[in-house]
Amino acid sequence: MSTPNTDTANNAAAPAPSDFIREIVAQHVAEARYPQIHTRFPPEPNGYLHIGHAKSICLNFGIAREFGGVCNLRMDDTNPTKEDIEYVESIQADVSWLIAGWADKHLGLKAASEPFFASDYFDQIYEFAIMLIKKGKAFVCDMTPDQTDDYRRNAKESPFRNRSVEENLDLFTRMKAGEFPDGKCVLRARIDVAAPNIWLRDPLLYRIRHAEHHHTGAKWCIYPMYDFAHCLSDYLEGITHSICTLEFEVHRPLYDWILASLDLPRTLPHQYEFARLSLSYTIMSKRKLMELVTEKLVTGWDDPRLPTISGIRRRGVTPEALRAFAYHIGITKYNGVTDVAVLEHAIREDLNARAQRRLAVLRPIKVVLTNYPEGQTEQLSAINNPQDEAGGTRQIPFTRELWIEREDFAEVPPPKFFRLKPGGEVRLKYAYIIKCEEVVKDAAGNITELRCTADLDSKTGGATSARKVKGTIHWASAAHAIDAEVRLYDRLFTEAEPEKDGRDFKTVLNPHSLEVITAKCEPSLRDATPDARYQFERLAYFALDKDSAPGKPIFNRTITLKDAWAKEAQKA
RNA sequence: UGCCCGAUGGUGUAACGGUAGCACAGCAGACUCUGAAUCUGUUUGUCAUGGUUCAAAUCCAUGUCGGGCAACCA
Repeated sequence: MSTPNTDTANNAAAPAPSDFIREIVAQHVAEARYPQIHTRFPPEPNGYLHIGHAKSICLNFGIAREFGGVCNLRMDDTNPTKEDIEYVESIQADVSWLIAGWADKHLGLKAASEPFFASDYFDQIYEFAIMLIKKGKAFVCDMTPDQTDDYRRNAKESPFRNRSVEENLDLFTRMKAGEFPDGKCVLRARIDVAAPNIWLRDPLLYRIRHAEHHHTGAKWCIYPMYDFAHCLSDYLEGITHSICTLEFEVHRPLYDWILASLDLPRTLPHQYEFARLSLSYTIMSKRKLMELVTEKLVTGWDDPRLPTISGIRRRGVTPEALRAFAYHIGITKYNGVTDVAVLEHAIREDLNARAQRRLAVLRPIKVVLTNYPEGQTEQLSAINNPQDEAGGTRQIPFTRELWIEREDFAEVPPPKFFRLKPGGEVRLKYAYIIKCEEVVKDAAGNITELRCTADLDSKTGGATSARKVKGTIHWASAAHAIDAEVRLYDRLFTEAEPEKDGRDFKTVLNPHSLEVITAKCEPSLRDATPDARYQFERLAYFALDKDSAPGKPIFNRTITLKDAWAKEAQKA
């Protein structure tokens, strides 16, 4: 079984998530309001998806999955100047990675592996605009952006508001034909310039943009605004529940007005809003993430320190862990900051169940067992995963000269130090109990080697193997260990709220967010695979990085193990 | 300033007029050939003031605080 039973997001027996939106949907299902529940996930392809999008994906696809519905993946691509095909492709990859084996049966696509595009509806949206004009509900306005702004602020009618239908039709047609330069005029809804809600004060529907579009090419020089395109795209796709974040709450009356004004024959979609995700020690704005990427403060959109889905994936987090996280944080209308510890817990819980245990020494110090025969190699049996009885065992070579972790030895041990110290004993995992007899130093006083003796009967399974020693440490045979590059990642920011009180997030970047070292690993790690997850015992979880080459493994530290000793040591 | 939304332990969330619960974090202990995992115990909470009611976290009013919107972005 590769699916751990701790995966609440994946476990059919686990209680289904419940929140105010799902309650509404359940109510609609109970009263059979719609033939089928239909949601959508509509990212704009102007950047990479991040963990906040993951929350939305889990919500929208989760609802489709739980209520036997469909969730469309739709590119909300109405602004050609900011969007790019690179983002379309990354979004597709991230979504399919996150929902694979979970909700992929509920993914609505235009065609095989083809997502929906709002830009595919430009013809229809244009026709809807014509309809609005004919109903006297839209007009072409020639005011400048500044004027428009001023008039809307002061609830004044545009001087062009009462143009005739014929004139509006003519002007709008010529806008489409490319007769006007960018900014010359716009199409506006004719609603109520004095409405308390700004979005009802004759909002813009179309603007002129002589720009190549990544999906429609040079076909258009006018593009619909979000508010006009989004509700109509939802309608055209038969969406029933259009779920978005809180900042669109004030747009809802406009969403409803447009659909109602068109006298559309089919059932109309409705918009529901929830709070976007904020995570401590993290920034979530696409614009700011892009800043980190373009200024090379990180290595790319998939830098494992970033909260992007691709970064999280590269770091070694599984989709199950991300879904479990989304399940645990819930859905509300309250704008809070989720403790990143909740994410970390979800990751550890998932990895604990699935990771292969391995012995690797990150910061080595040499140990020589003076009473162990030179040239002898023993193969010792080690358990692959104590959480999984079917995980089996492997062999690890043991010899007279070993590497142990520098942190596992203290010449002057602090209180409650259970590890190796002069004259003290410690167990080498799966091997012998050893005793430190001598500390060898170089001229500068640095420790270069520990000379120890082994209790040769204390091997796991041996005569004195039941002897109790307080500490057990990991190790690697010096003659057999393989070198591996290990990338130790830490939080990107030193402050829980990087932008608190308007501070520039780049002033609180963690200078130690990445440390690259060479580790001494047990030889089986030579055969590490990209899909596997590893726990270097007593240290952390790791996954193979895509930069690895045959014979040159590179491991990313996904997350450390909890470390009670680090806390204890800090108290001193 | 106008309009909209929100407020439950440190953090996130549940309780749908009837015993304030869960998770994470914290603390203490047990166990341990991973100071992990697991197990046990435990600290901490309904923004304020009125009102309705036998009974209010829940309904109403006012206030306070927080967030959002006021782009030819989404």
